[in-house]
Amino acid sequence: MTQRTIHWFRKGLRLHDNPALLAACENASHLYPVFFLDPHFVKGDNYRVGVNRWRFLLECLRDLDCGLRKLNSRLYVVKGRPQDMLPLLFREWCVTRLTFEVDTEPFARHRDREVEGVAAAHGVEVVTRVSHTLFDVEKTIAKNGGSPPLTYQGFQKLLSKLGLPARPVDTLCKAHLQDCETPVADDHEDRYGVPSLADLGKEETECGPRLYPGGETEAVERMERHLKKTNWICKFEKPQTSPNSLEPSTTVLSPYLKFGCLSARTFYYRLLDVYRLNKVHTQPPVSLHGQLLWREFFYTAALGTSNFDRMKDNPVCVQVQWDSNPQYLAAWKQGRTGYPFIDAIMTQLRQEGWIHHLARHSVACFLTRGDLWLSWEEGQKVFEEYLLDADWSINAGNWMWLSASAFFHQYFRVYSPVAFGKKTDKNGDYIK
DNA sequence: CCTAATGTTGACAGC
DNA sequence: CGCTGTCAACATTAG
Repeated sequence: MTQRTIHWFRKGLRLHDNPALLAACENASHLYPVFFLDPHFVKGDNYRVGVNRWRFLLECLRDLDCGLRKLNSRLYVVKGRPQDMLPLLFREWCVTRLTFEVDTEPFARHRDREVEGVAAAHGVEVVTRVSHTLFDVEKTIAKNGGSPPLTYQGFQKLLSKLGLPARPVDTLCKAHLQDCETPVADDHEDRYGVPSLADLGKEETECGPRLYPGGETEAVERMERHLKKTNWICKFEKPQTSPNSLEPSTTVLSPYLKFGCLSARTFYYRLLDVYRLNKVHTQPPVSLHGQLLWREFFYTAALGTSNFDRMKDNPVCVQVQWDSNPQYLAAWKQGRTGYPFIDAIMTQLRQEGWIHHLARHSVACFLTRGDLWLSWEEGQKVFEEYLLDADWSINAGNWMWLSASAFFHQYFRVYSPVAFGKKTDKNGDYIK
């Protein structure tokens, strides 16, 4: 028991199925769970995070802190870039090991390379584990000869060679920490407490209704609630769910999967249990397993494609002369297009932070190839700001899909901004 | 080199 | 209500 370990939470804001966190406890004399509030996200000029998203993240952190308290530990929330702050913590706590979950996004990869350099300079061992995705995305791409599949069928064929995802690991519990100290200072709350929205300079009053509280506790409860509906699980077909029902017609587990409050592997295996008991069930791409595979599909495509979040220098993206029209863009963003279905969706997005997948299709098609002929990159930024589940790879991938820039090319299949909504809401209740 | 088939979930008329 | 063909003809890939 000689290792003095920092476990760095980034995504993966959970105690269940968190292999890097378990690795942090192995042979550890001391464990310090840390989250950095990176000014890149707090103040970022070219990176907008809406207030609903901030609230969701802070709730995730509070829930994580709560879970750690039950294990006689606390979450250390540190303000500053990890590259700058880790050396101070390494010295203060005499750290010998740093653990964290693998993150495949370009921003994270660049940051983590710098952090590895910082750790090496301080003689700190770095231990990483894959648990955000079902598979090790780098290995998936390697298995396909170095480039990612660009069709879902191709992706499924590739996955069939990989077998099942790795099973989830044990939830962190007191047994993992029995010989490990989890120091908490008297002034912990002041120095390292989870901040409030006001602490971050955000206005609580700007938040919408709290329909989807953040955190692992809420994530697991939400999953369990849906898993009980075995018939619903087995018959689930995404295209048959409604984009404009008054209550969500799908699980709304996406915000929790994005932050890693819920492990994709845990959800995958819990679904598999239900499927095995019922024998007859829907299949990918439309099934719930299929939805997790879509997530994996876009994570894989994003890691294997340069400049995945823009048109320029993106090898999979069709080059289009999009218009530039700030008035149209503002009207779309603010729900003032004059098309009630489109405007209702954009209003729900800004107020509630979640809209149905097909509602995203509708407004994305409208903004790009369908009606306004504006760049999908503009839409991507708006979703990034407002969606609680805004997930870099999936957001970029779906915007290219809907604008017929990549993956999907039948640009003449256009969603009607009037007729499409009518199919599932004849009275216009959603709009009203 | 060419052709034909293929691609998660369009709208609409007509049967 | 559910199915089929048409609309017009994309990018990509298998053969």
